[in-house]
Amino acid sequence: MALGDTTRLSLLSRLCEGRPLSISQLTEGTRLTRQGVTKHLAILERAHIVAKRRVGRESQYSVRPESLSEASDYLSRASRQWDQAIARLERLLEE
Amino acid sequence: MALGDTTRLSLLSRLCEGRPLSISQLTEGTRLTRQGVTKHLAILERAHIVAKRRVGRESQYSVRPESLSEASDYLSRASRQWDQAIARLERLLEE
DNA sequence: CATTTGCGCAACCTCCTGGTTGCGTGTGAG
DNA sequence: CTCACACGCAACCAGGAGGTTGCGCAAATG
Repeated sequence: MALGDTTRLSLLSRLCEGRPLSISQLTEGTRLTRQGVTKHLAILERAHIVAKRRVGRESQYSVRPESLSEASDYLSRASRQWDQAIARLERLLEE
Repeated sequence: MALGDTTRLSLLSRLCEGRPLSISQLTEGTRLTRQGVTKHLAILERAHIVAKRRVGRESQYSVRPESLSEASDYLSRASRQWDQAIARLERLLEE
């Protein structure tokens, strides 16, 4: 679950401000290493939540707005799984 | 999260049939070792979802009905966390 | 040109979860 | 008494997540 991590959610929120940011820029403001941030960005990219674009020597990341609805779907599916666990439990309770 | 595991939920459902079951009885029907089941039961016991009672050479486990509502609360809190993640995401979408 | 900056890659580390194996002990059955 | 069964304890293992370190390379800077 790419969005189950608060670090990634906060990186995503930085990107949601609009302008693309490089890895180093995204690293500022976190207590992580550049490599740590890189890994999280790779995960977000694999999930098609974020896009990478090489500009000169920088890797600029930007959010893919069209993907946010998918992300939202993903999260609500996750939420629904818990709802189902509750439902199962409540069925058990009735028996 | 004691109930976030499908193995534990299925053990719990076995116990919800009513009669107390020993570890060996609970192990039948799973593809796990007795020790694996024992660990899961210990987790359920620590979470006060299940009660252990030594009867002769057996350890009989039974579900604590009064705890199931707490368990349900717990699960809905988990579900709510995902809902909050969705909400956060949707706020970001608006900005 | 030399130096700095921004990266990518790979190895490594720690912690947690789910799971197994080995062994010792108490209990019940014959 | 003897033996098999049910269990507890502890050590161990594999995999994945989150993170860091070390190194090398390409682009910008002066």
